[in-house]
Amino acid sequence: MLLINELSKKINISVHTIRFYEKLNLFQGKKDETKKSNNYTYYDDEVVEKLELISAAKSVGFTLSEIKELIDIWYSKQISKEEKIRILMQKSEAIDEKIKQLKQVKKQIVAFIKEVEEFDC
Amino acid sequence: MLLINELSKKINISVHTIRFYEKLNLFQGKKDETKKSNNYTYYDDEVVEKLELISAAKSVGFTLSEIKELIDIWYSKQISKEEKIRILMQKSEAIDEKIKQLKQVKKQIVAFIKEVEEFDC
DNA sequence: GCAAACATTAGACTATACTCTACACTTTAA
DNA sequence: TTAAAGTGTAGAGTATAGTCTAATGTTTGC
Repeated sequence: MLLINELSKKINISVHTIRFYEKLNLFQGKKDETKKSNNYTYYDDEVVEKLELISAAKSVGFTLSEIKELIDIWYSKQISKEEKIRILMQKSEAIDEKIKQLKQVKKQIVAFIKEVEEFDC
Repeated sequence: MLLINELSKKINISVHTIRFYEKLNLFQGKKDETKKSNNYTYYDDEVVEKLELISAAKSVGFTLSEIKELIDIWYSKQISKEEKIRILMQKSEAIDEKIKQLKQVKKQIVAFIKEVEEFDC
């Protein structure tokens, strides 16, 4: 169980940003009920996992609300099996589309590198 | 050569957004010098190509300023061969990193779909 | 036992990327 | 010939995702 500062260092996301995400209910830290002198929040491995998913998904263009939808399904017990699979399939297709687009952009860049190397001398 | 409304329909980006991108110098339309009654702007195939690159790159998490950097190199005659290659290589590596992260996220989702299918019944 | 480092809350501020409104002028189709 | 649709400029407004400050309280190490 980590305090926010330790969590921040571990995953390389600022304390401010972690708090911002927590307010959006992307995850929830836990209070230590046995301690009464403070109300510091502790974060477990599930939070670390979620934040790593958030980082990865964000860097490839998913919005926080799309990520929230995914996380909510991931951990929800209220949603039917069929609904879960439906939304997960959608996300999976969105990823395939993104990979396709990335490969397209990369192809263009690689072709352009070759062009620059061969001519322009 | 297309007017802005035709361009908008062709590439499925709003007229407002096209104007916004044009102001950021992501591309430039051309005025018809022979016409004096109006100063409508016309857009050629190069603009269409650039807008398609912008769409693809944006959907995979590149910012407009990163995309601008790429386009500027693509079409600039002021930048040295070495500098062009250096920046293009950087972009190419950024894309590889994004593909890696997408595959990671997808792997997690696929594993989770299997899990939902097998249990939770 | 006290300074430095850390935690909490609330709210203000910023950057990016649109998105919309207003107003004046032009083109087009009935 | 006139109404609808399109074009131009300028500037205001909005959504998303942070980022920072201030004020107050807590913990830790010398």
